[in-house]
Amino acid sequence: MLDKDYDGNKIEKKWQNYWLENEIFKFNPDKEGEVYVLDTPPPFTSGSLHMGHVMDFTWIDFVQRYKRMRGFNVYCPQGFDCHGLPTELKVEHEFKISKDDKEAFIEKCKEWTAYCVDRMRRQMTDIGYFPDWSRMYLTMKPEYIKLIQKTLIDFYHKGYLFREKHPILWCPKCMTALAKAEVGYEEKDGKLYYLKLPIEGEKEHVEIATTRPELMPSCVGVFFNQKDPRYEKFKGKSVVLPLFDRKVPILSDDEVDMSFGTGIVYCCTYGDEQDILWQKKYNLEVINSITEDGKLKAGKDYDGLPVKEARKAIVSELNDLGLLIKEEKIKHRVLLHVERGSCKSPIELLPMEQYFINVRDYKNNLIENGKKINWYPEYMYDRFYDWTDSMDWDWIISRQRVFGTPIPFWKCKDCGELIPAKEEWLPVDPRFDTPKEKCKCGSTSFIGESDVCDCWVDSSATPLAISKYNNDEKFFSKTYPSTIRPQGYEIIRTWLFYTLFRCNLITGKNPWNETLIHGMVAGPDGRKMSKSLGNVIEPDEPLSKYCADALRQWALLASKGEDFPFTWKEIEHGSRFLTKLWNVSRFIEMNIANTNTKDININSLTISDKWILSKLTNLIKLSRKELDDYNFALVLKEIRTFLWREVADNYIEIVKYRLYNNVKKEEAAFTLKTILRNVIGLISPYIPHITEEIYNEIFSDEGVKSIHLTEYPSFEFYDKNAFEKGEILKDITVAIRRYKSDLKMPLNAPIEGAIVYTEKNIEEISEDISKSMNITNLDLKNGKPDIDEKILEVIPRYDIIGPKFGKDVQKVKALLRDNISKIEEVGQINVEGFELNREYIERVEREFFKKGKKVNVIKDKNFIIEIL
RNA sequence: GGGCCCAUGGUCUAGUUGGUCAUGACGUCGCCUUUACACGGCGGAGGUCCUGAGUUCGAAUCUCAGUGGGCCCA
Repeated sequence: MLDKDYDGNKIEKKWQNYWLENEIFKFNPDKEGEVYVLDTPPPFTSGSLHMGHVMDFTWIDFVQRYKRMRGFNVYCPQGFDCHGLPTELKVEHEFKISKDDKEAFIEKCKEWTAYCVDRMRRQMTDIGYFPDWSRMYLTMKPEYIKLIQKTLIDFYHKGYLFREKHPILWCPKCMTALAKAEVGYEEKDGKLYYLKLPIEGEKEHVEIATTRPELMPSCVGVFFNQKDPRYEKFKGKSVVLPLFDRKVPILSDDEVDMSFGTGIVYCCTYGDEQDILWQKKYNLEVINSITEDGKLKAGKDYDGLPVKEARKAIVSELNDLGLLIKEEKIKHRVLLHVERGSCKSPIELLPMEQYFINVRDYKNNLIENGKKINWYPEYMYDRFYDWTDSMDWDWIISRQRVFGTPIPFWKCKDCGELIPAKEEWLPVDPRFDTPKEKCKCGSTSFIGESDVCDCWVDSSATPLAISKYNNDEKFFSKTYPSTIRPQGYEIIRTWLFYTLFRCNLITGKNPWNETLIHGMVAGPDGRKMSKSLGNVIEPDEPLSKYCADALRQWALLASKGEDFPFTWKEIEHGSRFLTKLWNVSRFIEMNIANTNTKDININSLTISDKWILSKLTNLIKLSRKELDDYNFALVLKEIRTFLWREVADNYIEIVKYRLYNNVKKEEAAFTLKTILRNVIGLISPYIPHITEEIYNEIFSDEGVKSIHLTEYPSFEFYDKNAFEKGEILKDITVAIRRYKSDLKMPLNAPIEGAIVYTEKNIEEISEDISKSMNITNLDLKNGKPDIDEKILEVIPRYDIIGPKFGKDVQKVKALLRDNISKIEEVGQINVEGFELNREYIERVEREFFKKGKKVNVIKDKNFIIEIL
């Protein structure tokens, strides 16, 4: 027997251990069934899960369990993204290990990462997420690094990967190159400086406006708009930079915004992306004056000054020379290092030699391939399209960090040749290893590449890694492409984009057939969950206060692609549902004990039995259909409503007298058992622990180890007559309850006598009504009671008369009301050329009188009840 | 400046192809301890479906414009 009280935490631990020990979710490639592969996000090894992860992995776990029950051979491996700046910072600052000792540093990073992986695995288990742990992958493992390096070398040989000096986005604080996806604009208060630049050989000045006067040593051109009549006179002349005493040409270009500042700007190495374009277009010099750690390198007294201080110093000196016209406070957008809660330092554009992968040439190709994927929800493709279409930079993959996938190249010390590793040498670490062959020039001295890969280079190969690309051909052909990529929309431009790009270049095929995108988790206040807003809730809190099955229901109530707030009331409600399910199960278990439910002929069931089973059939059909489109929330609500409102509140109340008094008890028991078995099956992917407990307690005779290995419910029985009569039965009982409530009577208070007037034959449900409503004498009569009625309104079936009568709808409505008694009597009449049919009536609102007084009458569209 | 999403009782939310007392949850008010459950049951109050215009017999739903919010990008 199930325990009297439901204790989520107690049963959940038990079943989690059971699933692990029995390897319930282990993938066997040789098993029958179409393979269903989930390419799941490898979280960064921060050491703890947040609510966003809970959303991620609950959705994934749902799909994983559901598809298995639908007969697929499910492959759901889970990995971890190990290389990241936070780990380096941790090891450097908390463990006090210097980056100079690279070997020791990397060792400690690995050790810390292993610890984090362990903790995160445990937290995933706590929420009931059960991938196939036997196939876990870590991006820091040699086999993963080997795969990454192999693809990079292939890219190099095919010409997709190159090393070049090129303007790049650089974070002076983290001292590393960044990809566009890692930076973003933020609105900041700043100053616009108006400066005078002397014209060569003249007494006149050019007046420019800039937010970055400290870049003056890098100035290589001065620009005005060629349509700007004010400055036509400067054409072909040059300015001489004050302080730095260098001649710079004055040029004109359409891109200059005439309304910004004075309408004249200067072009530096590099103030913004426009400067890069101009430098190329007009073949200007490249003069870098910013160091990698964000200091000035301009000669004179400014060397070594941080950018901000250099700005002050230069402005003050220009002021002394009388060349500062004014300073103006402005709001402008500053490019910052923003990826994953990074340092938020202003980034610099610096010319540097780095590794790139050509993206621009494949952009159209990518857009086309993106279209071939089934996007859930569909509009997420638009986000992908916008990002891809606006891509005008190549992907810079080198990062100046220590703990990462080494870039497998050396440079020959003598001839400068770039030497890629050979496939059979992999994995390599050029920081410690040397090439096993001489350079073409005969040299044996090399400089190993000390940079490592951007972490997206690691994670954009997950569909290849999980399908053992280049490692196990048979396994690969079986598991690539993945069936689905589930993820949040915030990483469409990174993880999704790079994976689609990379896997297509390597395999010529899309990495997945479908992608399922969820929104972001907001705090209880509806705002983005973030530490600075103080609205963060750690998953441990709802887990210990309630349980995993309650928390999972919350995550599965989110709509595809929509942001979703965390709210305690949802967890509370989910928890109450679990209690309800538990108590219903206990009730059923008690009442089917010692009752034969095996040899029941479905025809011997009562109307109410057939009614609830017909409803169950509808629910099963709806669930299968909607879940195939990943509409989790809709189905969860429907199942809850069915069990709670239809089964518990109505059906169980109606059959209690049969169970207690042995009236068609076996049929009732059979029906209850059928309902319970199917409901726990339907809902098991949502709340896997409680359903496993109930399954093993009540249905262990099926001989299957776990409900998650059973088939998704497919029970089918539908009886139209029973369905309609059951609805009337429900309506009558609800109506009588309302009547009792109105008169402030207890629900089980006896009613002396009642007459139900109806056109329908409801003889079969008479006993259900009288017994469940405690009516001593219940009469059924055909027709209408012998009392006066007043028609208040006739509500027509607009869906029928609308298309039929068009503009005459209101006229027909009036005719229906005026002729209602005749229509009810005859069924169909013709008035003023309009056909009036009983079928056109939705309901009639009436009031009843007896000897001029209102009487105790309950009215509904199918019946009238007179209480005696 | 561009793209996408959103706007529904006090709060949050459902509403596939337009069909007329607008779904549910939480809260609130009243009643009920009826042998699964008071972590329960029954019932009530509470809404200009952001604004305006249009299409239509009929609009929360479709179209246009506007207002306000969120995210992404420049």
